Amino acid sequence: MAGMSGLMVLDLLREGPGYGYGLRQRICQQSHHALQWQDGTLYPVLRRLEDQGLVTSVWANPPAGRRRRYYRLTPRGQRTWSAQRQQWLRFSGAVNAVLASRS
Amino acid sequence: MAGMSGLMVLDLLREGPGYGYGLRQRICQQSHHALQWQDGTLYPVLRRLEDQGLVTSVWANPPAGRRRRYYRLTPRGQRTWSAQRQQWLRFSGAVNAVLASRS
DNA sequence: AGTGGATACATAGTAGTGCCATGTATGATG
DNA sequence: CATCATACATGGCACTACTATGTATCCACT
Repeated sequence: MAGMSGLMVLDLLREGPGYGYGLRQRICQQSHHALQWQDGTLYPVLRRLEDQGLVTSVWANPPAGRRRRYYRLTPRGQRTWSAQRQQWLRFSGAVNAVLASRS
Repeated sequence: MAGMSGLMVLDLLREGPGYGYGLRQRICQQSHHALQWQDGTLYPVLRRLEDQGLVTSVWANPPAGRRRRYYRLTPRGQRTWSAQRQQWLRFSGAVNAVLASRS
């Protein structure tokens, strides 16, 4: 059941490349502020995903503005996303089934 | 987001006292075999819950049959169950909201 | 010019959880 | 009497979430 942060990050990256700070904000927004990660929370996750070959990253050096490290989903990340998503749906469904057994 | 096993055990114990082996089977059944814990998985959970004062346990020495350790919910366990349940609903809802943002 | 706040990335360390392997013992069934 | 299901227990590993901490840059305002 582990790796929820990873799954959500993979999911966000399906839309296209993204960088740490932005991903964190999008998760906060899309969860309607139910998930409020600290600043430092996300980077270990991204590091882990890259170590596992699920994402790749490149530095972006824009002419103006802060430099950012953009992460992109790999084909393997795609497959992992699909598997973990299904796993999450099954797991959360199972938990809800247990909880629902007692109204 | 941690403590899912604990929450489910607390939930089962709301119906009344229960013992390890039986709880494990009920979780397996009520989750429609999606959650299949190993034999040894549950006892550390029960131990932890007891350390935290959420359950109490007594040995049952029946005239016939195996002896069992029955666990019972404490008032504090009640409150914790309520809080963790709500937390789970919020969390799983938030995750689903994030995942649903990309169909 | 300078102060503060938001942006942006990074690492180290800790505590907690889930899970497996392993061990022990008893009751039931054939 | 052998085998299987029942039943409890412990130790340990691996992994994850989270926090604290650090560094640096950009922007807005005064």
